[in-house]
Amino acid sequence: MKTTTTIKEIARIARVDKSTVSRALNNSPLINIKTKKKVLDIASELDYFPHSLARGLISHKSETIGLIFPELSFLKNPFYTDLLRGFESVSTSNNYNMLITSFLSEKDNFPFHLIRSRKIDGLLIVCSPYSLRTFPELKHKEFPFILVNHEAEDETGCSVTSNDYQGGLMGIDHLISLGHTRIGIITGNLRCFAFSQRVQGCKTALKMRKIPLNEKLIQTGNLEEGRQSGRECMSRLLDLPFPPTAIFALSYDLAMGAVQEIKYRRLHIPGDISFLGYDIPEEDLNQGLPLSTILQNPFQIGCVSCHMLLDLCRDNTIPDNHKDIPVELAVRSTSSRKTWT
Amino acid sequence: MKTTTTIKEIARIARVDKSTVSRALNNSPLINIKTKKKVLDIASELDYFPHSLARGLISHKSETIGLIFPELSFLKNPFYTDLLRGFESVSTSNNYNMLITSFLSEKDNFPFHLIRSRKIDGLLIVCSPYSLRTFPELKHKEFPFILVNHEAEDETGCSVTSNDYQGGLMGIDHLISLGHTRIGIITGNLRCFAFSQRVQGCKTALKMRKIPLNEKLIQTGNLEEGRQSGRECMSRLLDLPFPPTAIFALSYDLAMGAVQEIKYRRLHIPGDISFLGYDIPEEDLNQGLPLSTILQNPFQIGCVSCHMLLDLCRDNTIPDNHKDIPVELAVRSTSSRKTWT
DNA sequence: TCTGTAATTGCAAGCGCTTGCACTGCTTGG
DNA sequence: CCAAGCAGTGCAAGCGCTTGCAATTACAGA
Repeated sequence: MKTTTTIKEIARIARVDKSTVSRALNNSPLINIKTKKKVLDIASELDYFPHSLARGLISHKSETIGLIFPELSFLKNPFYTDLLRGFESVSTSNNYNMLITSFLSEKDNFPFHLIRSRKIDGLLIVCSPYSLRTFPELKHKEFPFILVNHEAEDETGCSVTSNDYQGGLMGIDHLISLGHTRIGIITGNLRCFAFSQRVQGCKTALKMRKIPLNEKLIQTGNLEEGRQSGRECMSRLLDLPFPPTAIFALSYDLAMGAVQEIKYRRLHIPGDISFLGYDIPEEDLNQGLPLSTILQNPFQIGCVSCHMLLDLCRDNTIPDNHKDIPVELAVRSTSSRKTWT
Repeated sequence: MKTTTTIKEIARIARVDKSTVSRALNNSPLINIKTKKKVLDIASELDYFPHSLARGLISHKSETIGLIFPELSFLKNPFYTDLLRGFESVSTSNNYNMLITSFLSEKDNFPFHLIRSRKIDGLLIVCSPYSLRTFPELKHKEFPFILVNHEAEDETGCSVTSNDYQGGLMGIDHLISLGHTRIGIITGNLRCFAFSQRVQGCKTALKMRKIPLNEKLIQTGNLEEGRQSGRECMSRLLDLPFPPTAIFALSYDLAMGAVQEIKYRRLHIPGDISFLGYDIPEEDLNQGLPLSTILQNPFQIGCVSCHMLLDLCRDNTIPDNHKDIPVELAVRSTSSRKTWT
């Protein structure tokens, strides 16, 4: 790399002081318009570019935010990629850069070194597997961070999640509006805040339509076991004396497993049973059977989170804010009006 | 954030000069072991952490590398996620951080600002859609960068790719060893270096086994059109007067399309036709039909690339080096010995 | 013409750290 | 007993930039 041009060099050539150059470069009002032009001309002539480290040393800003994922392989999941795209969209339009890490790459489980070495101005914590109570440091130092899609509900601080409650509500409502009253619900562990919210929403929807709640129709699977668990839940539902006429599976993997089991039993969707999933991407053709689904909006979650963070970074007010991003219902080909009993 | 402790503060308490503190912190030999211990004790007492910007300003290093992807949604593809994991693995174990961007987020199509503002010490350019000839700046400044999985072959500079030639060779060799001699090859555009290399490898394998080359058995699809293009290629192959007994599809999407067409025609894999794919992940069950495949090793590509880059960053020697990462053959259930004619 | 004020500019300190050089003792060999 | 040598330390400059303050200039009104 050639010797880079500095403001000192520009100052020498323009026959002014460094400080004047600095003011010209930073749109300071304390400068004559003509001097400014002269300086800027020389700067662009010399192909000047400011040194972010030197600036940051003074401004106490690195213009960089940190992202932390549970592990980077999460990004295989389109949900997280879209989240990331949301971060990118907002951060780049604000001239911020993104440092990416995962809890896996941190020996001490948290990227304190990034914070303390002043490499980042704020942190987007995606779906942290740890309760932040574990890290009192985060609170004591008033460091800006946002919990994105955080699992626990016990936190203070800013957070952004999908409106899971609404998701449950809309899903059940849709199935009821198709005439279903015996609706099987397949959920993940209710200690996970998202699932408990979704189920909450489901229950509210049932209550509003005056459909009595049958706890046997709610099966709890285990996300760790993936699709297999979904299959088992589905199996239990189908073995009920009065099996449901519609299924609402509250996660991608659970839905996939459930569909497998339904096919395995040679039942037809939506002929024999209506099906509504959660987070089933459009591209996922599922063997020519596009599943109706509740869709989150990860891109928007990302945008909103990043916006909040940058606001925090700028004026450091921590309003203990939470935002819910609305979900939507995508009716595809697996939910249909109930025509039988 | 509380007022951070600096070496000045430590110096005051230890009753030594800042420079002595600095030497203690940096394992300088120019310091008495007892003084060093005293200083370090105080430092850890005060929970000192060095300011990376201040250090970087002097050392001209940010201890950060940049990653640039064509667009971040590439990460949905497990190949790129694994690549990223490779980057992460090596960079974190070397105490480097990763700035992530995409060509999409760069107005000028290249993150020169990251380079010029000194935010990064080196750059991993993933699968750049642009020929680097477009960016003479990259050459003039001697900035460390590595082309990872680059598409064009016309470049100087360091690069790391899969051994595509070997991939083609191994694939065909495998199918021949199963007794096949009429092997259909479905490739992407040959102007893409990777595909041309794979096909090169295929041809060499045929030649080595003295099987005459039939150009009609090589169908070129269009990656932009995804699976549909694979289907069409497959269709053309099956319509041949003497259709192939085995298929080698050189990309994931092409393979998926080809399989669709085969199923559509009610042909059986591997009963009627053997099938070998490229880059088909393990998890991809493909409706209970685990496809045999050539597998690249993106994690390793990532590791090697990052290693090369860090080497460059450290001693700035640019050896115009290229590395090929070996592929492997995963025999699953779709390639079988030819038992018919 | 003189003073007050506002508009520009330069000076210098300093952000937190590293490092070449000079200086202090103290240990040696002669 | 003295000078040379050396380990250990402090001094000060400086990385590239910003910014409070003082200094300068220009120009108004009186």
